[in-house]
Amino acid sequence: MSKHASLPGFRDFHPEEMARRTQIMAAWREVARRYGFEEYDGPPLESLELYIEKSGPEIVNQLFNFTDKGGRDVALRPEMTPTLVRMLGTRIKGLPRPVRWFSTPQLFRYEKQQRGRLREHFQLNMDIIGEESIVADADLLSAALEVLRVLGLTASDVVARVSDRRLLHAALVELGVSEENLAVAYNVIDKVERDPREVCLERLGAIGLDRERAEKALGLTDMTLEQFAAAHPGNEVIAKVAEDLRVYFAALGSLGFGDWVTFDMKIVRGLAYYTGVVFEIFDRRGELRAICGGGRYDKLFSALAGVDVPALGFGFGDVVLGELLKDRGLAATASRALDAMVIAIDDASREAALETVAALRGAGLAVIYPYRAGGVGKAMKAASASGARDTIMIGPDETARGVMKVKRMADGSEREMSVEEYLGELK
RNA sequence: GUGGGUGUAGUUCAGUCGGUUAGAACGCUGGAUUGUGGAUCCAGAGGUCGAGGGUUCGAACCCCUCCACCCACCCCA
Repeated sequence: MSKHASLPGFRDFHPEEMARRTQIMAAWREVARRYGFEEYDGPPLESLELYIEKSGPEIVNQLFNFTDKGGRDVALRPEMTPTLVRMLGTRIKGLPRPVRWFSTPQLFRYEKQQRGRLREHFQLNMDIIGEESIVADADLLSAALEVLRVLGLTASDVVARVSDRRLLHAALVELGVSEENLAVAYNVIDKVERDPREVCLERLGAIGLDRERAEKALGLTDMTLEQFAAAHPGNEVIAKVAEDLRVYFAALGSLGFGDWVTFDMKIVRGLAYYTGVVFEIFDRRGELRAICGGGRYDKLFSALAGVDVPALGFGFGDVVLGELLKDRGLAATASRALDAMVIAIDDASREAALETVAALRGAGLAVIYPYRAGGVGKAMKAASASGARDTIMIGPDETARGVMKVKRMADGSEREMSVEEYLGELK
């Protein structure tokens, strides 16, 4: 045990954990590439003001912040969106739209840690800026789901629950909720699965909904899209959004994710700035926190950068996803893939063995060899433990004939061949 | 930040009523095996019993404080 443990909520990545991190990062990148997104990044340390401006002064409680030696109030970035808005805000006008950018930043938050929730994590951010079509919303969610599919998960493992802020807003307004009470109503709907029904009704009562209307509001949360639309005849906003969502779900079906998505009014998301589609992806067993969440935030650029462009995006963290992969036996464990271990049978063969190692490495193979002389049995044991595909033995007999003995560890078969023949066979 | 639970070897755990030198399995190292791995057998290393203080003739065990992790809140970028 080291004298210095890692800080709470911060991770050491031993090879096993690093393999999983690399696996996740590779899936993120592959999907971002296939979906035509460009990569960007910003500084991990930003001015505290950047986050206060977007989220309000309460956010400071959840930030890793301090005053630097120049007297500046700074914070480790807790999210990527403010950085994205800054970077794009001044340039969006000169770029062909829509802009599709992704990043995989390490983000920080000062919070008590729990499973799936640390003080540091990596997060895939994918954003589409300058596009108002609902099809973009569908494409974005399909990208998040594609990541899960690439990693071996299926529609029976995970589900994306989708709602739309405009629907909830319109329905609550129709029930008589005033603008200043909307946040409370959103919060009640968001927690309807966790809080007892009576508590929900009480909270709705506190913002002026009588029993009948409160019951009605809670009743919305279990409706399908069509039930919801049918329950609000004559409401033009709801009719329009419902039509949008039909297009949205149809697009997801065509993109191959029909079984992965479901309409669910209970999805609200905490952030105030969402203006349209919102979604969260969960494991179907409900054992973990949300895997990924996002939505449309059409007003954020105008509020923060003074540029009126629609935008949508999601954040997809590595922690919950890693837990899910482990639980389903899909997590990568191999931290390296060795092609061969080369064993010198005796001291006289050492030189030839090292030359062979150099030749193989030079040809691009991953090769190791025992540093200390010892019995062949011991070397073989080490080769087996190393996970190398082949063990290559070089002794007086082989050297005399200009060959090496190659043993395929998986089946134990042995063959003699030259370095050239070996390399040629692997092509 | 609030409340509850749990802390013993690298890992998973046992440890009786407070009683001598804290154990097991797996893993690791060495050997059986000086031209052939996985199995088996033998041996070995590895512990501030989370930390500090207290009670006691004596504490892994009881008490207090702190720390860490887990769970639920708060919050969720």
